[in-house]
Amino acid sequence: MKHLTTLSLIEAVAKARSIRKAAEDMNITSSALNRRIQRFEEEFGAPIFERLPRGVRLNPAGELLIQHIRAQMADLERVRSQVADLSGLRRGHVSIACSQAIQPYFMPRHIAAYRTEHPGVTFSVHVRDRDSAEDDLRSFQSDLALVFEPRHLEEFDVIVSVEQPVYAVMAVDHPLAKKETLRLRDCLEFPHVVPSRHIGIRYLLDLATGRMTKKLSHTIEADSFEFMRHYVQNEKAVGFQFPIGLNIANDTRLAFRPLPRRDIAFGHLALLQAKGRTLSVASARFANQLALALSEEGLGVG
Amino acid sequence: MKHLTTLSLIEAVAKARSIRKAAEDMNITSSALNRRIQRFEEEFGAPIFERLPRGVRLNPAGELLIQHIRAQMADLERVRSQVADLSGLRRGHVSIACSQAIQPYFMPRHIAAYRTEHPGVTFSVHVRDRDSAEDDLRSFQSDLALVFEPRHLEEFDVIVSVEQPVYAVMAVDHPLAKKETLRLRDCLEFPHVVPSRHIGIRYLLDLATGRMTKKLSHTIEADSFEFMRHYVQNEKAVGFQFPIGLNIANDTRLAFRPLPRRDIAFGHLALLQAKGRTLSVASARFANQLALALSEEGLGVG
DNA sequence: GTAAACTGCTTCCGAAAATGCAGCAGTCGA
DNA sequence: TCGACTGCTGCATTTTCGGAAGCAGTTTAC
Repeated sequence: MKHLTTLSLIEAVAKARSIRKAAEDMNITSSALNRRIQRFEEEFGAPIFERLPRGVRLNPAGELLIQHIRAQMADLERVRSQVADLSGLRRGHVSIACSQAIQPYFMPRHIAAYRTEHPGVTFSVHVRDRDSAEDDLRSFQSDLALVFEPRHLEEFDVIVSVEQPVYAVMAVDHPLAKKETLRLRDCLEFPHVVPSRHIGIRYLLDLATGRMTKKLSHTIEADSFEFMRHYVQNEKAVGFQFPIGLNIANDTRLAFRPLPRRDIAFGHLALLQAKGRTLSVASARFANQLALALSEEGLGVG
Repeated sequence: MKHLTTLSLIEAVAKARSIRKAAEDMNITSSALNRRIQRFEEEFGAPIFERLPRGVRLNPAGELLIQHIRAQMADLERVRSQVADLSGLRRGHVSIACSQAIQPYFMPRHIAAYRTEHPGVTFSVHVRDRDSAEDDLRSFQSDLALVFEPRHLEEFDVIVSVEQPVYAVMAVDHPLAKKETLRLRDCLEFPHVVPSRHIGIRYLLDLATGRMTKKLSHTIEADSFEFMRHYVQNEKAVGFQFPIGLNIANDTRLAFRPLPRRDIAFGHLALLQAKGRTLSVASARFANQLALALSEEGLGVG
């Protein structure tokens, strides 16, 4: 929108940390961009960028402003979505950040389901660890976040929150697969695939093993559950994952065993949005659908 | 600010309900204003005004938009106030809507106290009944509202809420002034000054007398407590007011007696702000001061 | 050490956009 | 029917904005 050009230019400069680079990105000359910023700072009453030898950087006033700019843009999008909604046509865009576990089965299924009802709605899905997902919400890059073990719950509005046990994952012919119920220490007897730091399930593993004599062996560390799923079919190793990230009912090559709560805490899966923000119609509806599905699946098998 | 001109023009048109009138108010020609609006509607993707024979009116999309516009402007003000704050100088503006009872003693005292510490801060005080005070908050015309018996508490953030008993107010030589404790029905035996509808205390009186055989006599109805205070000195009548609106300690011409809770409910005095909004530094600080004072004075004698 | 490669910023000039003026068609009330 | 109001539209003018080129300063590379 026209009246937001200066604001989006400022955002581009903040991101590029350079007026010239941002000018290229936005397809104008650096001189024009430079003057726009000077004009804005003048009528704003204070500089918003620090001028450094190698470029520019937001000063504290700029940090405050950029937050306002992002909020303003996101809110205008919300208004447009509501207007489109009341004129009958259901269109819009939903941007969601989610943990890795959500992305193979849960998210595709629900996006597809939603789109059969509202084909005009587009989606962007960002796989993020819990920290970057929260950053996405704060900067309005994502409307929603569905993450395990969020860190700063108080900074966001929690739409819904459910618990899931940690499952041990192994090949069907793995020795442990013979046992009906597994303990965490059983798993640690075998080689195991440990998720990287920043991944929610790793946090739970560290907590659980912190008070055990038997420790995690970090021989195989991976930031991809995809990798883990395939690895345990090659070596006789054990992996860990939440049921929502597994295809328990249909997977014939892998065995799955829930670990008891007294061994390792259940994972908290929360659907979040930026605090106090009004979501666009499409995002709000999709959030509802997810919330419903989550509270039904609950602890379930996924 | 430059990038908000179109938006404030739209707001002016919405308020004036006429493009030509708004153009005069904003010191441009109607043709220029007309084209600005057409251009905006085009890039917005939908008309925001209904064209009527006698002018224009916001359509539903426009209603959504104008709310966004007002929120943006208020939020930009907040940013500027925070920026001014971090550059050291404490300036800013506080706009507050309050019930009539607040305005003679409580509000002047606290504004004066605040301004001795922050002389750069300016104030605007709007005396409003509870409904219009809420409208003011919704349309961002006031940052804060301090009102008795607010109607739609759930639409706002309640910063603090205290209770106050209703006092009977009469001349010192009034027969009832001889009694140490008064009941509501005692007061109704005498002529009494009834506040107009829309005034919080009237709502409590109606509630209280609803279940009594003795009813209110509407011979003297006034929307001004100032009037009431003076009237009860002329005729031997009784008035009603909350202690916060009285100068109990120093007033030698009037007698004051609290009415018991079982006769008439205590008044709820609430300090409100628009839901989810971040107040400017000055407003937030002033709200803190009020909240502190209110929770200390509490039920007190004012 | 010096040259190249960056940076933000400024000047000049032409193009684009916004404005004001005058006038159009339509509606309403006296 | 007439005047007063409404929103809207060409046209000429003014204002603003953007692009090209160049300046001064700092960092990096050889």
